Amino acid sequence: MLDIKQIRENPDYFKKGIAIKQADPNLIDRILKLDEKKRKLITESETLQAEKNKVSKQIPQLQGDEKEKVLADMKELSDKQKAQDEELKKAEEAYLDVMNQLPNPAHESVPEGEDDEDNQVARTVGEKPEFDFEPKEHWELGEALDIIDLERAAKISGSRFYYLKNELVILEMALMNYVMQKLVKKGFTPMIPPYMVREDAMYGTGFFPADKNQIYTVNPGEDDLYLIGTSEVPVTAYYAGEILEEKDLGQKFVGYSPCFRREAGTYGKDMKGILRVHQFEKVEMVFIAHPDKSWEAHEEMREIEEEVLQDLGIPYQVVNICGGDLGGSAAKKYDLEAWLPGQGKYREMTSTSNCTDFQSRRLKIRYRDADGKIHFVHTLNGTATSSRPLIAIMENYQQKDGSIVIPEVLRPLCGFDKIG
RNA sequence: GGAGAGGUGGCUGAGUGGUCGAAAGCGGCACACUGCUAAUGUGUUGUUCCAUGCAAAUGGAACCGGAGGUUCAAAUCCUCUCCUCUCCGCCA
Repeated sequence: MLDIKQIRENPDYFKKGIAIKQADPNLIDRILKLDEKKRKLITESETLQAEKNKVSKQIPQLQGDEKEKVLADMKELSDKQKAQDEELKKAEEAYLDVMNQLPNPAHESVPEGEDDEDNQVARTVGEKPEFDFEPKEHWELGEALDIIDLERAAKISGSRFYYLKNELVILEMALMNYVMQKLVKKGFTPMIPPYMVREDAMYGTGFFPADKNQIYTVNPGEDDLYLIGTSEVPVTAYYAGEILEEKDLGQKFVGYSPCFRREAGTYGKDMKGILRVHQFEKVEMVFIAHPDKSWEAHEEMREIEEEVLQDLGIPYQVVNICGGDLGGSAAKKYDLEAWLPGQGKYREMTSTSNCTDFQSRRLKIRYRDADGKIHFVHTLNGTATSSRPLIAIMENYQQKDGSIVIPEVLRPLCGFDKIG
């Protein structure tokens, strides 16, 4: 949700900002027109209401014919207002419909571009491992070591599901635990949030209506809950509808949850292995930031993500996501892509977005400043780790004999230093 | 799953159709006073939207969980819905 007042004052800024996101800049003109119409109708309706309220106050004192006459007049006014309010309601719906289509304008440092082809590699960190053998892809390693079973998962649940087995289960838990501990030491508040949420939370974080087809619905028509695709949703929505004190800003949360994604429309893409799946685990960071500090907070979050990959000894590159690949909520996003020797490509492991006040407007998360004025907070989110880095570990730490060495930092938590 | 009770301002809690944005208390803020770090007194204290204004501000509308409805008029009546609590049942 954008601020209509700011759009009124500075339409060109918004046109430019959403154009970078590949959205139609004419939407700005349309919203301004709808806004004007809506305001005109509001004024008319409220003038009528004010008149009614005035007369209403006198009614208890009136009697007899005089009262009858006034009541009849009022009835007429009410009918007139009802007709007018119909129109107002329609205008409001049309307004909201366009408003919901407007994405958060991109930050000026976001590269222009249409899709992931145009993303910019900011820098590359770490040495790619050298092998004196042909490195395998993670599913080959996983099946051979009996730590991933895709066939039986397909039998039980369909494609894009998996069984993790044996040491890989322990390794995943160790990874999650390692990262969680690290963030708690950095002052994050750990959370295990609800894995199912209401529509409001999905709308508020910007997943609805834009990405509705990516979300699983639980018992439609009965429970109408939605399985979270990321704990960003329940953790960011934590303070929905609340007004915080300025001193409460700067809070850092780290949520742990499984994530559920339909992956509709991705048939044929990454069909093998566990890179793109319907269900995975994730440790997610969420910042509730002061508007003046969200950009430095965004860099901080990126640094933490880098630190995690560095701890694990995984070579990666930092990617500045271009406008067209940004999604509705984010004003800017970095992806961290790990080098996967088996695939011979960098692939997305983690990601961090500054959503500025786009989500907080929808969720109504505000704060009161020293002067008692109320403002919207900024929200940011970022992956601390997920199941994906397991793939990077497997492929980067594979040995000639098909075994996998465990990154040093995870050994104490695993209780073994090698798989196979 | 069955049976009840309830959702009111930052909090506690009154209020069953018009003078209720809403008593009272607590808290917060401001001022006053007191030789002490707190007590007392007085005042003040919500949010959203619209209009005018550079602004301070002024005027108007809305908000008593949410959405509809009845009515000239709704915190108060009706319907639906969400949430919380208690008891029973079931259960990791």
